[in-house]
Amino acid sequence: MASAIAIADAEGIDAVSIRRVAAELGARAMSLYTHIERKEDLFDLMADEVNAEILVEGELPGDWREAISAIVRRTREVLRRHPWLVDLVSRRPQVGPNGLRHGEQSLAALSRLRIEPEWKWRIIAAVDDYALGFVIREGMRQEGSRGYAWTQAERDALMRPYLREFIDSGEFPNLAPLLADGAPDVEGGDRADDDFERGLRWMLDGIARDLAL
Amino acid sequence: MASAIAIADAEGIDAVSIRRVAAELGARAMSLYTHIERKEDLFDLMADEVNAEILVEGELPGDWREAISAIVRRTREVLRRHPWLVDLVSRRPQVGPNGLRHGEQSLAALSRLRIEPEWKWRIIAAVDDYALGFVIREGMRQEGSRGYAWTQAERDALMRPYLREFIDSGEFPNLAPLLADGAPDVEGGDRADDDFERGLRWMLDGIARDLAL
DNA sequence: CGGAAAATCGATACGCCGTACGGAATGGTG
DNA sequence: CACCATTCCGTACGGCGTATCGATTTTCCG
Repeated sequence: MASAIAIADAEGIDAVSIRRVAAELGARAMSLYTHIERKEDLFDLMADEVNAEILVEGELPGDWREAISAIVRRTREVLRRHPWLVDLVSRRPQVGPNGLRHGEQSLAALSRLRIEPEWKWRIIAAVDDYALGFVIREGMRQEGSRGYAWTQAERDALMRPYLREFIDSGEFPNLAPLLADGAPDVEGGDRADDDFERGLRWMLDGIARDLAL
Repeated sequence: MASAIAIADAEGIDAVSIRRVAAELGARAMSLYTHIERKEDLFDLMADEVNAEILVEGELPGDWREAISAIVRRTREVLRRHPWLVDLVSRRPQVGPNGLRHGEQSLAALSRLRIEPEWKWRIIAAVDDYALGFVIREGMRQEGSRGYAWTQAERDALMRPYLREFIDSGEFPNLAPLLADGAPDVEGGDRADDDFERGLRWMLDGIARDLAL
């Protein structure tokens, strides 16, 4: 199903249609249904294949914070490489083999900690929540709507007069200064890295303090 | 466009089609294109209408942590009431009037803090990232795939033999104990409340420590 | 190797979808 | 009343997921 992934990488998940994938393979549409039962199954296969990329190779760092940071950074990288994955991740739990392996690896990152397994899971959930939210909002920022390929400048030009109206209305005393010089929504690439690391550190700090780790 | 929202609430965002909404209104499909230009515009209108519900009425708590907690809790409530909103939120920035008002209110929650506006925005972004991720994973847990209405028990029954196979494989020493007694993915309703509050507290603690607030 | 059984393929068709287009109706303004 | 802009409506095009079914290929066993 590499063809399906290639299509999604290039044109987004909506471009992945049964007919399209079949054409890419030189087959007819209905032939795909010998391998899958519903289109959703195709998506599941795609997701699990890419979930394999999330697995961190080699030894995990011994320090638990470094270990889950490594995993979560890798998750972000993969989600940037395959932005359509967030559409699938947000639709259903990832319980394919590689999804489970990812869960296992996340737990392994905390294996040294002497706390109950439930708590390990809660830590992972909180960090994953943050990371998922960040990556979603990051992706949405950099491409606007997936599929509509406006450049940053074009969208900026369209948006500015619209935003100006609101700024001038005086209804947004706190927001206006931030909107004035380039929307804060659109920050450069390395800024995003800093933001990601900072939020992650905040979350981990809060966890460490609370659980005295 | 209340009809469109009603459809989405009841059957998910995919059930919202131009023809369907038109029928609900006793009109023909093409008549809708008098008011909107593309289907996306309809989604934008729906999103902004619901974004209004996110706004916290009355005075915000004076304490900044309480204030943004109140906003974020309300966000979660609304996203539970209108689960389809996450599909729209994750596709494009919310810059409608009510989306902006929400941003303004979030900043207002931090107005007492004597830090630079950029830092306020970073705090809000981190908290929103966490909240968005949590709500997405929460919604995905409780309904599986939106549209496919399996009961919890049915999905459980289907899943168990599949998971058992992996548990017995021995490849998942850390994960297996958690999967054994009811997947940790599926926690009850009040548990979810606790989880949400705990993660939020962790994030806010980390922020407060780092910025000495 | 021969033939039965199972898996795969192919074409066609149904009912959806978003929306381009062009004509008909409508309502407000001179 | 005539004019014109806005709104409405029917039709049509190309694309979608997939049910059905006959034809073909592949696999397996005696």
